[in-house]
Amino acid sequence: MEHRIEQIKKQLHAQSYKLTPQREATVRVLLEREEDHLSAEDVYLLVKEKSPEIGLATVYRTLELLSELKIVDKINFGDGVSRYDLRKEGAKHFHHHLVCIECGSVEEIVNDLLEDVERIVQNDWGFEVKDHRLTFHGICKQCQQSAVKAN
Amino acid sequence: MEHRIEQIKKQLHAQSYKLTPQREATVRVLLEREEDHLSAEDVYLLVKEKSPEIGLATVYRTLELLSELKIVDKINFGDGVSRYDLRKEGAKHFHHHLVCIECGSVEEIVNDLLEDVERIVQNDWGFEVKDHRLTFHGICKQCQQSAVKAN
DNA sequence: TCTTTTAATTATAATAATTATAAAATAGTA
DNA sequence: TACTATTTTATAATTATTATAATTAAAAGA
Ligand SMILES: [Zn+2]
Ligand SMILES: [Zn+2]
Ligand SMILES: [Zn+2]
Ligand SMILES: [Zn+2]
Repeated sequence: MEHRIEQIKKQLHAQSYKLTPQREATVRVLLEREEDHLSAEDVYLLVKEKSPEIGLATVYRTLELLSELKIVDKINFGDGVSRYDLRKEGAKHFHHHLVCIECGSVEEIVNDLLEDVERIVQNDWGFEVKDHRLTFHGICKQCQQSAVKAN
Repeated sequence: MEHRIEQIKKQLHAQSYKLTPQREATVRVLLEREEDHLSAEDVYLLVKEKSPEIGLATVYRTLELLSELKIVDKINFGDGVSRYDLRKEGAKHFHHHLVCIECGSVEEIVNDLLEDVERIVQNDWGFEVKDHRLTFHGICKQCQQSAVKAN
């Protein structure tokens, strides 16, 4: 944890941004809930528990800044809110998501499954890929099992 | 065009929905601008040109309905608005997108590049894939060429 | 250390996108 | 035709996000 905070501090300083207490509190929440996919509001409420004086706009600005620095990825699962997802330590690409249309759960795939596809896009379409967003919608393992039992 | 309207009419009737004049006008706009990625507001303004009496909420409701019936796919490129994309005739999966981070252009890939990946997700993660969203962010061909010239 | 400059935050207001509500209109059906 | 359910309209409300001006905090210079 402290190690990753330090790392992020360096990334900020490299662009001459400061790691203010508010920013640090925000980053800590993201680290503590790394598996989750929090909205700005979610993050705000969690940060507020420890640092009640923080403002919502600051959380928005911090998340925006972290997005620009590629420390977090902004993603939208189609429910009208942007969610902020910490990039895995050392990962050079954004991970993929499995969204269950039954229970709403979100699972992550950290393996890069798109290497071949990106090569094709590069070669056949002449498009220089810098980043990607891949989300599968379907039925998660648990819901499949529940469906079997119900029959 | 008329052929596809008829087809959509049937799809609506199959679920006992009506193809009202407002809905038809909305579908026509989507058909006329099939290559584009229109927001609800965009669609509203275009429909209004021909049917000035239509309301914005009706457009929203129609697009929502068409989404449920999988006639259009709702997508978000991260700019805060939902965009509505007519599914290609006969396509059983949603096509992919190339979004240029320089000029903002959006190119479409109708080939299914995810067959292998979906098989892996199915087998290794036990997730039953029903739909997907795949967007690449990068530099389009035109912007690459402009960059070369500029040097 | 004191002062100046710049960056960041707060509190608040504004904007933009989307959804909800009630009344009126429309369409299908007995 | 009369009845019933669906859909639309006009409008208001809600929700997410961004902008503004005043204040605070941090860094840089004297
Ligand atoms: Zn994730
Ligand atoms: Zn599930
Ligand atoms: Zn471009
Ligand atoms: Zn498209």
